[in-house]
Amino acid sequence: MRERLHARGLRWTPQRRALVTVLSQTRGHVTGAVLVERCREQDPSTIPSTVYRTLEVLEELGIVRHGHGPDGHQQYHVLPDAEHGHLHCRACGGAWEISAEEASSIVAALESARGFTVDLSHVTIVGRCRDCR
Amino acid sequence: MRERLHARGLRWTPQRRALVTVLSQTRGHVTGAVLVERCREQDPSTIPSTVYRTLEVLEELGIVRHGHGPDGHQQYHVLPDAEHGHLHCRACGGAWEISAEEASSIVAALESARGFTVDLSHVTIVGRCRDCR
DNA sequence: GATGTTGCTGCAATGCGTTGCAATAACGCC
DNA sequence: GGCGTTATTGCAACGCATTGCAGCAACATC
Repeated sequence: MRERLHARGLRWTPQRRALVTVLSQTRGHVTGAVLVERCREQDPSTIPSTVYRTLEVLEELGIVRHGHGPDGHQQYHVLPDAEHGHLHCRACGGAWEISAEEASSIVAALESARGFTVDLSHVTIVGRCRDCR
Repeated sequence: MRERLHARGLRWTPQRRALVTVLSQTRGHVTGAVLVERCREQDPSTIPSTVYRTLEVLEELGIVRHGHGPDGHQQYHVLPDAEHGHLHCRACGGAWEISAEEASSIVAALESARGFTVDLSHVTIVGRCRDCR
């Protein structure tokens, strides 16, 4: 991590170390607020803006990805995961992942029709699941 | 409008009338914040929470739909529009609509594979457009 | 180890949106 | 028109996230 930051002229600070530690103990999806809280557990003096700014930096480095949940709030997931989209039931609140394979039809369609490259990990599809219909 | 509300035991208030008026003068997409501001132009005493709560009611009635922009903020659009999804370029900020037809492949795939009904108007796909790649 | 550069942090303020609660006012009914 | 019921409003407080800015501290260099 330190090297990757330095390679870009960025710095390795205690606050960044704390967040990276938290992230390394994290699986799956987390909201920004949860990450802030977990950092606070480690160091109560943690400032939210610092966490969010660090997350931005880490996203540029490709360490994390963020999307938006059905409520529009930030959701981060840590790489390397297989890239995937998100499916969310409006009624029961259930959530599932959409594999790259499963999304390939629309990804390919947008690619060829519009030259548009989809950022799958930023996709959240909302609707109703089988049980809730 | 009044009748549709009454049919559900709901009430037709000046605040709701104001928002409906604003909506009737609106085309395409608007953020929640913009709607609040437009209501304020009509009536400076407008309260945000009232506007958002009214939007919820109108959404239940099927008058508006809301989704989230690439920044996670609310985006409303007024019916009857053809239902459509949204495409957003992360680099240039450009936005396009995805027709139901264009999205049919994934909608149908999720429908048959999982019994999941997609709410297309709530879909925002982020990525990079042809010009920004 | 001291020093200069400049990337980062802390903080305060702002913006969008939601929620709880007491007071208000639509509405149906007489 | 008056009255009771209860859906709505206004308000205040909160939660999540972002931004501007002055001071701090990582880092490279000597």
